[in-house]
Amino acid sequence: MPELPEVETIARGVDKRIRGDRIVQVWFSRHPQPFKTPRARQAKGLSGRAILAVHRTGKHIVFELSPLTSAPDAHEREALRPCAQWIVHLGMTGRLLVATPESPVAPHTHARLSLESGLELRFVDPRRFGRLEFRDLHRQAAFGAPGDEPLSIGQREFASLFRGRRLSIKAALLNQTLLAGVGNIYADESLFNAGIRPRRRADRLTLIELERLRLALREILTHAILLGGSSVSDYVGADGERGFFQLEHCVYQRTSEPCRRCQTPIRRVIVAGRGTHYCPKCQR
DNA sequence: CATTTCACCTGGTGGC
DNA sequence: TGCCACCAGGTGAAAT
Repeated sequence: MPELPEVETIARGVDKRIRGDRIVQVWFSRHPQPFKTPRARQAKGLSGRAILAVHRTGKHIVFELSPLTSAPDAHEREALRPCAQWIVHLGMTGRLLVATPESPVAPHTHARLSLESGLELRFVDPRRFGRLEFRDLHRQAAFGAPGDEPLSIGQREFASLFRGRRLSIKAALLNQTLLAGVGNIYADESLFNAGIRPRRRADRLTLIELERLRLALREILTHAILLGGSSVSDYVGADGERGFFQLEHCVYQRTSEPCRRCQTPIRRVIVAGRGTHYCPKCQR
């Protein structure tokens, strides 16, 4: 399941390969679910625009797009101000691939963007939990994740996110309107790292515990980005390469295996409706 | 309003 | 070997 490090890895890979390229033709599947913006308006909006940059916000990949009539030269495109955005959320099983047009089209391909360079950007998503959205910045506000970025939030703001919240700390970490980008893997891993049980009420954590959690989150996410994310189930980057952070998981999907710190078997419970892994000895 | 539950999906798994 | 019930989980809507 792509979370912040996986989405960051993919956004960087896509940016590197197609920044400055131009969308010349768009094909979409007939399934309605992935299209947050109606298919026809989305296809019309994308066609003819240059891709100025690709970056991540929370778990979303944002394509900054040029105006429809723009400089023909790739150098001049860099200087253009974005006039539209294409926003991709990968859901559970979504993938963005940069391919050549003749390479076989995977099952469950929902979008194919033909580029001026001859390359093709594809969105593949078997479960169809992913979403594609188009924004015309003359008519709509630029995309902004509602929650704060866990990599840049400071000590005070982090602590204030959880004040007066009676839900579990795990549920709070998964809430994208508080923090943007944390999913099941990194919630479990950061709580282990900070020595906090997932079921603890968010508003009962001490300031010291909250700060341990913020630093654990920052460290784990940064390290995971460095390793190209966690390849569990079928996640791969834009070039089809796997990440390596799954090898460093301490609790996630390690049920009954010995804790890396104290050898106690890792426990699995359901918290906030999600499979949740923790060490009963290291986490209080 | 805050919080919890559920539906949406398909591929992989495990039981028989 | 083959079939099938079951489960994973990000998100948003519905329920509490």
